[in-house]
Amino acid sequence: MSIRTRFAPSPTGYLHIGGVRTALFNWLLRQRLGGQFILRIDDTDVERNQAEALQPILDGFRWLGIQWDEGPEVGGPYAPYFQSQRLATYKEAALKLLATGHAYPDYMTKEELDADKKKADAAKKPYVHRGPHRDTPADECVKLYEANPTTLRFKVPVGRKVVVEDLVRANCEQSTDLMGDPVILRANGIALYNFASVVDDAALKITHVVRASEHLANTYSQKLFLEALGLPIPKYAHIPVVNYKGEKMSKRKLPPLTEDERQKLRMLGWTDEEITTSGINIATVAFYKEMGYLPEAIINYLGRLGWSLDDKTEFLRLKDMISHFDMETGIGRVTKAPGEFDTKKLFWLQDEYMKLLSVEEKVTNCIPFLKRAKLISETPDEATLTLLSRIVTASGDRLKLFSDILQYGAPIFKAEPEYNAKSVEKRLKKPGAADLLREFAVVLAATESFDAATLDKAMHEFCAAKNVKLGDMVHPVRVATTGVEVGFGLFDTLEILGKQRVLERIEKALSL
RNA sequence: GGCCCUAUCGUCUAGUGGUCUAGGACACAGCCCUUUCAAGGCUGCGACACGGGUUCGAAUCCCGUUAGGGUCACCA
Repeated sequence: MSIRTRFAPSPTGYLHIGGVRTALFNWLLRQRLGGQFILRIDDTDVERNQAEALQPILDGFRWLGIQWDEGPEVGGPYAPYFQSQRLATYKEAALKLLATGHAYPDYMTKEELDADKKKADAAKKPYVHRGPHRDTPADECVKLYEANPTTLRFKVPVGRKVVVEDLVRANCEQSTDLMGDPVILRANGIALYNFASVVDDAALKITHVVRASEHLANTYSQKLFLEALGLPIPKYAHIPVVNYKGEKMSKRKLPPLTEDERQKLRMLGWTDEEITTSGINIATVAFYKEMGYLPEAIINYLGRLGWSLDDKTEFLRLKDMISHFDMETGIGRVTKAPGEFDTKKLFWLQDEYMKLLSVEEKVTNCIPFLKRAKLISETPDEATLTLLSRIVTASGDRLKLFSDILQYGAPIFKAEPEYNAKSVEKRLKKPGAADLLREFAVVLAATESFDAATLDKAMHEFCAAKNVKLGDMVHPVRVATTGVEVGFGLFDTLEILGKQRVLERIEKALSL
């Protein structure tokens, strides 16, 4: 069996995380069953589209490893894949419906429409639009339209039920008496999404339309279009929307970035203005890329949101998902209710995937972040890379996002530590702390081999001799050498810093 | 508001009439380990929305109620 699925984003300037999930299910089905996954750009609303708004979407998919068989930049046998370049096709289809009596010109003005709606509202009746020329014979409609082109509406047949067979939610039906005649062609001759979409699905020979359930209500009229056009009806699968705080996750109503996240973005070279105007947030793929998430973690999380393999599998790589994602165990097991987007669970998966990486892999992924933060040069030398490798090793499981390297690497890559005022107050200004630190510096200066094990032993002995708790030394030394209270193992830190820098920093800290 | 869809722990889910005193995971809480932060180990908390049927038996089937979501554009 060979299938053709598609994802049809609008060029909005960013790739939405919910859209990725929809695309993923389309893509998985195609990978499992064979065929093509098509990327089609729905840009019929010329006023809202900008040319550069597509690139982030393409970049996002590439980063996530979701490749398309046909579409922008790769082309394909049904090109072009931009709806703005296929306008003539839609108009032709609309005119065909006009000629066959399935559509009619509608000269009602917006004001008249609004008035009718208001009247229906007042009467507490549903507004179902039926234009004056609904029953005008087809040939007259054509003449009217040719003489005076205007909006074209589809003539919804009355007294019928439209049944949509859905792969996720079985049969869904709607009475045509509740469906107003939808506009299929604007007065300017450009088709509306709802109409263009089915014309294209047919033209691109799409066999399975997998999309978010917000499109279910559109499907009834779309099925009517296809019937009137004499085109085949694809299989539909309406997957539940992704919710956030109980509502469809959209660019609005999302939490602001945390101060920690903003700080990371600043270190990566973002200005506050860019952070605000870019609209980067947890609904955008760009956010996860900037924070240094692993594509695998995002894919795994999204795949398990609204779908499960069995009663215990949480961990699924792309290849595992593909092997299980057929009609029955794949799309057939997708849940029907909306799913809440859980950033905590995504983060947990991220951690799990991070643990699987070797030090070398982590280093490779951390380098771009350090370069952008100017903590290392564009062409780091061998010594820098070795140092980075030691930092990554010492950081271990603490490195959950690649951007975390900024936090762990800064105290070491920067010439001077940035002393946190609170930490200095708490750990260095404590009575007796300075004296102990001064004495311990002497011990350090005398230490022959400056490695973690030796330093560990030295500090333990020092504490025993002075009759103080280990913590009474660890904290001041950490703050003195790194400026902050949080970091990976202290003795690893000292070893990586080296004797000279450690002593210099302690001296500097004592002068604060 | 009309229409459509949906309804198992806070969240993601398993469950398709008896194997369910409902399983797993995240989150959360406590304890242990520990130089901070992580990680790890152990323990705990916690759900079949409600009401009627059908049935020997219902989380599972039917009906109603309630709640949530989606949609009602010359947006996509």
